[in-house]
Amino acid sequence: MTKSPTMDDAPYLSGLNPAQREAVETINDPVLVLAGAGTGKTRVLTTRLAHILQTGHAFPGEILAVTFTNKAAQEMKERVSHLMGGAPVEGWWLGTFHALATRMLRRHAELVGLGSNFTIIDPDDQARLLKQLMESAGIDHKKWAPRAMAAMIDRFKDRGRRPTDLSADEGGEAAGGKLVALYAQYQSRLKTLNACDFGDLLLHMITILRDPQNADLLAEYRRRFRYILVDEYQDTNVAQYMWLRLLAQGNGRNGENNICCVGDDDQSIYGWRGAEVGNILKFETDFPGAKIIRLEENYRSTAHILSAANGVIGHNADRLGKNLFTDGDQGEKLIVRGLWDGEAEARWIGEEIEQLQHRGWSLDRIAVLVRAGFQTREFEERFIQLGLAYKVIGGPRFYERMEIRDALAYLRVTAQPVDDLALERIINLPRRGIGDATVQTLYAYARNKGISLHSAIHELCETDEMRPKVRETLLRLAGDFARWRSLIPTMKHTELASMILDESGYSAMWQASKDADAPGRLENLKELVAAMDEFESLPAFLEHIALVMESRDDQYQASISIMTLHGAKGLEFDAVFLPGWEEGLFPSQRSMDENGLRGLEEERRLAYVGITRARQRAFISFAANRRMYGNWINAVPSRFVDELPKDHIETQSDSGLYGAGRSAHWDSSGVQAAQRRADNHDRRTINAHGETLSRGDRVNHDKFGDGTIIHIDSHKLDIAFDRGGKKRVMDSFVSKID
DNA sequence: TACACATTATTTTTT
DNA sequence: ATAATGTGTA
Repeated sequence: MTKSPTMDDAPYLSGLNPAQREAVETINDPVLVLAGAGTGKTRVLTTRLAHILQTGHAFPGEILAVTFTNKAAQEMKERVSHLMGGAPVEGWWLGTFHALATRMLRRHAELVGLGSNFTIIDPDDQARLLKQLMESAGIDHKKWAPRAMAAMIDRFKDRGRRPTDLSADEGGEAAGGKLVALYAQYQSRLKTLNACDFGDLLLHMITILRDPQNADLLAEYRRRFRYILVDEYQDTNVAQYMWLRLLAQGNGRNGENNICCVGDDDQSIYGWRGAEVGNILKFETDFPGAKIIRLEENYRSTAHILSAANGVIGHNADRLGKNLFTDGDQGEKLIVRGLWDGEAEARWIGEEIEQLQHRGWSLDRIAVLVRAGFQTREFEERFIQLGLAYKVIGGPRFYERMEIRDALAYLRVTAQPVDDLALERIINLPRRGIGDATVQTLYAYARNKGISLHSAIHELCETDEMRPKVRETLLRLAGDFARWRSLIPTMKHTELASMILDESGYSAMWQASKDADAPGRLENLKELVAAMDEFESLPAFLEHIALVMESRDDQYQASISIMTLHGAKGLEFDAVFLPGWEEGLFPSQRSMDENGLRGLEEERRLAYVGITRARQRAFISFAANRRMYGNWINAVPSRFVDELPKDHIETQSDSGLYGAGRSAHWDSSGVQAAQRRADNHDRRTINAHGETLSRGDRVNHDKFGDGTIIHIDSHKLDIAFDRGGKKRVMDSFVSKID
């Protein structure tokens, strides 16, 4: 029999290795793909989708594809379209757990007592709401930080547990032993506000789909989604698992469970957020007859990098175990270097990057991956000095800026009058004479009657409860919002937004401000309005920003990426710098304190993720001294440094800083030598006018007048000015007095 | 009510 | 060290 021009020859299948091919072609029944770092996971995922569509097993509308981040969803969309010949694939449900759950929940919100136009509140609102509730319940919010309470409630939600599923003592000591009660109040308050937090999006959907009364609904979804695909399965939490499980029971045409989960237990790094590695470890039990396919051939990294990564992760006990291998080159050994302090570390990394650059490497190929966000600062400062272009990924985001959040609050109240949290934010912004006292009165009334702030304003303004002036202001504000709201159907939403910002006086507030960053904020407000243009309506825009907290990054320039290890998951670079490998920082003390061995193993997986991001070069460094909370601490090299297999690393040390591990201790004379060098380094600087400046020199500054240099820190000078005290200035702004 | 000053925690990681 | 909070005074 001659082969028909079928799938065997389909171009998209060529070039897959046997394991990959099996993962693509096994489309019915549960499949777990254990995909090690760099083994072509995304390729398998997208090819599998294309395969299901091309072979006519399903229409796009019958596919549910879940990703962990919005970026991954976007990438999958593009790549599948590409495989399908370039035409965009329409009609499938592709997105993050939260985005997909939101989409479902909007259809059935009334089943959990919400309106389909519910608001999605962010962690900031969440904490403020909890703080209010704690105040009225007499819980000390200084002892029990609202944010910490929010985190505990989130953990309940991650496990699919509602207040009614908990016994009162399950909150432990938290919130004075009242955590579960607080959780219950919080949920009821959210319902009044017609709002959900992130966790609710899934939790409510589980509640709905589990309810026997909605059995037909569940059956409909099962019929609808014939194929379910899940990326980053190792990072799913119990609630997400339950949602998937509900949808995947007998969803196939012949009643089979068609779910394909892709993940890597060695890259599970979100345990602190409720992710359950257990989900991936017990997949076989949960989905009987599941096929497990391992992808172990790595196409990304050199053999040295791979061996180093394997060596580190090999110290973890709790893993399914994989054996990554490569056909590729040995490449160069990893560089491991100890330095005097964080600044020296940043200096060294800057030099290495410049060298790579001289060898023709584009900065795009290079990343600095840190453990925690605050570590980025040192590198930013250094890169600015060197004139190296960089971008901090995942740093403070556009939609988190104060002025943007204020503006959004106006838009939210306009779209949704019962959005108390938004209203509270701007009720006296710009200042209109409604102070804390008034807000408290309103809240007390609202809570007592179980109504929204918005309704409370209307009711209280009927009475003489408030002073005439306040009453007038409140009524005018409420009137403004009513008017803006009435314009939603007819006016273009971008125009409406500008109008609201103008008429509310919010723009004027910044125009009048003498604050140095006021012009920047006005710029951002304009950008916000411009960004709205891409959306159909005000609600569509508000939903987008609730779920996608990032703004599109325009302005492409080759630049170094600086980001956290978590942010780097799923990415790869030719050269990767991994600074700050010190005990307490990485592995993080907190992680070990709170979760013991489990925490440590998660940290180690983070190290594994970091190393495996590198294609060609990896540079690991640690400092002997680091500034923490404003004072200096002596740092010990991370245990992970010791765990790097010696054959695959090249240990470099500043003279005097011996060894790459605790086994080879810092020798004290060397430390002193380094101290002397550091002192020398910081003893003088040459400013832009070519003057050599030393400690003790008398200098003049245009703005601050005359003073004496008391400390030199690279090009930054600490100067005691004769008038105005101690200031830190750049050396180019002073001149020497002879 | 608003601002100046003092005190305090904060540094994981994010949909 | 810094930012965000809370306290006291105008």
